[in-house]
Amino acid sequence: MMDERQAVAAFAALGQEHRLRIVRQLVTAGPEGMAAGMLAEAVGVSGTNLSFHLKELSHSGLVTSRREGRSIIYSAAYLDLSELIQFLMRDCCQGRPEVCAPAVAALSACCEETA
Amino acid sequence: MMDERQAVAAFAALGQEHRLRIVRQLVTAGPEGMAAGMLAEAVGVSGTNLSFHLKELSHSGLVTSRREGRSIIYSAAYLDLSELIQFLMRDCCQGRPEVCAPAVAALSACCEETA
DNA sequence: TCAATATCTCAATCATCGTCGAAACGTAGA
DNA sequence: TCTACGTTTCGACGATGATTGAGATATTGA
Repeated sequence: MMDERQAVAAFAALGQEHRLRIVRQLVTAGPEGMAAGMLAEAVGVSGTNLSFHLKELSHSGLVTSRREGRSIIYSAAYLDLSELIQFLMRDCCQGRPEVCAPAVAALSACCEETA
Repeated sequence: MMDERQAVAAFAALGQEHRLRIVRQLVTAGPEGMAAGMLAEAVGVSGTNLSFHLKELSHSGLVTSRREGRSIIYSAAYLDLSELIQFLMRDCCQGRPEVCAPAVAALSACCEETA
C-alpha cells in the first residue's frame, strides 16, 4: 500500500513535462515497454537528460527496466500507477458515489477507446 | 479536455507534501469543502503558507473556493481530478484491459470503503 | 466608525531541480 | 582484444520552488 512519501515523490515525478511524456509514452506502449533510445526520440530529449529522468521515475516506482542485449527496456508500472490513483481518491466524497462517478467512468473508458 | 500543460501543472501541484495533504483533506471532506483556517490546522501549516499553496492549487484547477461570511471555503475539484486521471491513463495498455483493471478496481472501490 | 477575525500579498532567503557536455561503463560482434 | 553502440554518471550552471514575517485587505459585530 502506498504511503504519503511515495505518493508525493510519484506526483512530483509526474509534474515535469518530459517525465510526464515519458510515462504516458510507456503507458501507451503497453507492458512490453520501449528501449531508452526510442524513448528519447519519442519524447524529444537528449540521452543524458532522458537517463536523468528515467532514474527519477524508477526511484519513484513509476517505471521498471530490464536489459535486453545492449538496450535497456523501460515499461510503465501499471500497478503502482493504480495505487497512486487510489491514494489520491481514498475516502472520497463522504459516501456519495455520484461525486466521483466521473472519475471511475473516465478510467473505465481508457481501455475501451483503443479497441 | 485536459492538455499536457494543465496536467503537468496539476501533478506538480500534487507533488508537494503540504499540497497533497490539502487536496486529500478536501477530497475526504466532500463537496461542501472546508474553511481555510480549519485546513491550516488539519494539514499543519501556517496561514501564510497555506494561502500560498491554495493559490497554487486554485491555479492548477484542483480546488475551488467560495466566500462564506468571513471565511473562504475550499473544495476539491472532483471533475478536474478525474480528467487528470484520465489524461495519465489514456490509450493505456494497447487494448489489454487486464493490464489496467487494477486501477479501475481501485478507483471504483474508493466510494465504497467509507460505506 | 472601531476593534477583532480571517485570509491574502509582498519581498527576501535558502534549497532543490532541470539541463548540458565530457567522460565512463557495459554489451555485442569481428 | 579491439571497435562501435547504447546508456549512465559526474560536475557545473541557471532557474524555479518553499518558507517566513510583516503588512494589507475584507468581513463581522458593537
